[in-house]
Amino acid sequence: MRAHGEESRQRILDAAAEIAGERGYDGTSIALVSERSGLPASSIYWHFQDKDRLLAAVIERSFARWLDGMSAWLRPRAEQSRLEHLRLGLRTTAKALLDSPEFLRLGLMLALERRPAEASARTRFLEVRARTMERLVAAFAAQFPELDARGAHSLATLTMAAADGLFIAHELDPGLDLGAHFELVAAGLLATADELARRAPRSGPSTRSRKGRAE
Amino acid sequence: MRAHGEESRQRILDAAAEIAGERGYDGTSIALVSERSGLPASSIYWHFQDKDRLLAAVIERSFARWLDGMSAWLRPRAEQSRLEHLRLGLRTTAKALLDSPEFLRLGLMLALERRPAEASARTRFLEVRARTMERLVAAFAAQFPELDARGAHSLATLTMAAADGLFIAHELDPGLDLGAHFELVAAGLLATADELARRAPRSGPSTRSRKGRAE
DNA sequence: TTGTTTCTGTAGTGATCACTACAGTAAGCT
DNA sequence: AGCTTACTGTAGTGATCACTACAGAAACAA
Repeated sequence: MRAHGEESRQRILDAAAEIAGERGYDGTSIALVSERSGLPASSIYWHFQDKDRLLAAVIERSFARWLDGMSAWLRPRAEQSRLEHLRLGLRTTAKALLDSPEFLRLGLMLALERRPAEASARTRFLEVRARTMERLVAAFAAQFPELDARGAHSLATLTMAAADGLFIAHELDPGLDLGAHFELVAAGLLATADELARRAPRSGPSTRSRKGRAE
Repeated sequence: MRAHGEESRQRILDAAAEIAGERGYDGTSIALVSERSGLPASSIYWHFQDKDRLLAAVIERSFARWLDGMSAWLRPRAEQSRLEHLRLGLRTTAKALLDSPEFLRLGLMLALERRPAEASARTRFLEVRARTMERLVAAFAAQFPELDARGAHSLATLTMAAADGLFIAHELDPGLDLGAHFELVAAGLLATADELARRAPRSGPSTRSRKGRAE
């Protein structure tokens, strides 16, 4: 039996993603991946150079799927109100997190680790996360023109933190209504945007005050 | 040299906390703990039954220290306004997280794992987390009497999610101003509390409407 | 002095780790 | 048919894993 190439690769990635999502980087052993994928270790090493790059590939694929789930939001429609757009984005995020939780679960586990020799899987996650952050900042800057760059960045940081935090809460208590809580976050973020605008209004640089480190 | 008992125990815990915070559960090897603490493996096993309970003890001690850092908030003063109390709580949390980050870092790493055989260290973290959550719900219920039980719970969930999320953000970017962002969270939470109160007002049970599962 | 308790140091145990050497097999190409 | 490419299967490698057996050393008690 030949030409199982791509199929085998996917089965290895499936098994690795499943195990890494359960047990983290160190907990993912080649023997386990081999057992759960039904393929010998030699096949794994034929497809991937080493364990590190196998996990980097897992991150890569999970992120692609996650991005796919987010695509609904990435083309904003002009007729939406600011709140509607924000709520849609958070709802989409919630759904994407529910559909493919391995991405963020593994990613956060990698992110929290600080081993001396950086794993390339971790680096890869940090890269895609940074790219997502950039998009988010841009989206906020477009939707809230009254905010300065720092404000947009703060808002994006809070949004991401809320997503991470609620994801964890949902992992620990799967009964948590993720959608409802993301909805609440939307309300909170809008209020926070107001607060930020009040502090450092863009129109009228004269009003820039308190701890407003110019930049 | 004898009677190094307690001191040795602490040194082992120090080393284990440091390593576990860097590398997670599986990444923490007895050999490494032995090396970094300067004590042989036999001493570690004299003080702790096995690796699992060593890490449970690490969680225990880190939590105690963290709680210690939070003690400033746990006795609320009557004369504070609601916003002041909330901001103080979040500020205290930020400080506690900066002072002893190993607790939450290791805790979150353990929490995200879902190995078949539950580690007692993880279980211990989930316990103290649940207890903290209860306190938080009680605090919100007291400070926001207009909220029902579900509302207080939601608010506590959002607060914890924000703390977790901002902690992660700060781990990934130590330059992040944790205090300022917790400040923003306070504003957002107040607005969210208003939103929750508007949805399910307590005074006047007749107004209880939309998805208001009574309880 | 003799014992007892408390810890440490040495030297292992078998299991599992990531990874590899290499022969074997199936398909496509010519 | 013969050659090449693309995998798979077997059987290992040395290193490291959690953990232990056990003797010895340092303090206290009698």
